[in-house]
Amino acid sequence: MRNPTLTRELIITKAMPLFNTKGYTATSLSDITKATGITKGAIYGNFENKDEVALAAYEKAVEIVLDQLRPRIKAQPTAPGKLKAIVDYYEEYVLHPPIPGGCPILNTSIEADDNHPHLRTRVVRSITVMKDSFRQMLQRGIEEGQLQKDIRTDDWATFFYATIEGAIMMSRVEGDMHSYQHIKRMLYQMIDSITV
Amino acid sequence: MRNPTLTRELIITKAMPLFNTKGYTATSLSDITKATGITKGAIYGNFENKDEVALAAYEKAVEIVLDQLRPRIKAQPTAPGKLKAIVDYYEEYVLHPPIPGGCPILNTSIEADDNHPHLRTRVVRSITVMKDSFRQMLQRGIEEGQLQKDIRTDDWATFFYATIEGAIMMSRVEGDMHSYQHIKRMLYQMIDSITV
DNA sequence: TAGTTAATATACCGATCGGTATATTTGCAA
DNA sequence: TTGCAAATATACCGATCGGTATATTAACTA
Repeated sequence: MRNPTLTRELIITKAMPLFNTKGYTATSLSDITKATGITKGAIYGNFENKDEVALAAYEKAVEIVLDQLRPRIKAQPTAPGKLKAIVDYYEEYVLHPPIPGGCPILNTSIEADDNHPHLRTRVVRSITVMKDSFRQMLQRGIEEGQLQKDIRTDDWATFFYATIEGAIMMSRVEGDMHSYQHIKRMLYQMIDSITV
Repeated sequence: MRNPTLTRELIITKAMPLFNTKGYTATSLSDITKATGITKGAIYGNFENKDEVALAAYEKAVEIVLDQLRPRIKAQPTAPGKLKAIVDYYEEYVLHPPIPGGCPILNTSIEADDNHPHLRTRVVRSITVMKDSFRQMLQRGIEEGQLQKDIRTDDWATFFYATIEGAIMMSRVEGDMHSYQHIKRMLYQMIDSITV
């Protein structure tokens, strides 16, 4: 290969699903060499250490999710439609996630919160990005007369995201979609209840 | 010591916070021997393997949480009061959890879903217990005329628990209570909205 | 109090961990 | 075509992993 950019890309791409399914600690360098067909020398030629690989893989994973989510949001003209599109996206997401292992933000959050400050910082940033984008979506919905004026957009955005992540956790561990369906019905109803 | 029951208890008690903060894979037997002051011989004399210790620690952790939660629910006479008591309990819980590391159900769920079938089974059971108890609580609230008749108790219970777990995840990784406060406000409002 | 047995401690196993030092190979420039 | 530098492979490091076999110790019985 002899193309450091491609090599880097390969390592990130192959390591990403490993970190997302097994977690940071449980994913070993030999897991990565097996998955990539590349040796430890190449990994340490392109990354400082395992931590750097994990960080890059995390960023890539979040980017992939956002790249899938954004067009679906844009496709909906109104705020209520956008919110429902998000609920729908994560519905398929649970059993058919773009990255094996489920939501990287959720997974990394749990493993990083007490033990991996670098990863933790990235996760917090991702969550902020998600909440902010939801909040803006709600705000615009109000300004455009699609949503009721009296809703607290920051409360709503935070709540909305927390509920979806909780739903993902629950349905993934249960291995079926029943819980997600219950929660989806609740969220749809709530969205309708603030729709003008 | 020479009391196998106490030894077992000691191992579980000391291993529990380790598993809950570091996770199953990242917690080593030497972590446990250090924490207990007990040797590997004693651990393997009382448990089949590391997995058995983790399972016992998980069960203990969930039991501790339930033992704290139950009296607070009972202390409230009505369903809306009980629901708010749960929200309040998990509020203190986030930064001052009875077991270091946060919610064992949430933590174990994320680590176990793809990789540890035994733990996964226990987690699913715990979640079922939680949802069922919430559902019964809502049902009784309806029967006693405290809650509106038309709510879907299974939707509500599932949703309620998912939101709280999502809120815990978020606030713990962020390291402050802002997100939880937002979500608490939303949940209170929702509880009020179904209260007769 | 001696002997027995169960509980715990110690010592060791091969495998694997993250990381590094060095050897080899590849692609490019001259 | 040769020589050089960058990229990758190989070989090795000490530490630690989960687990086991054996030695020691403590408690109880006779």
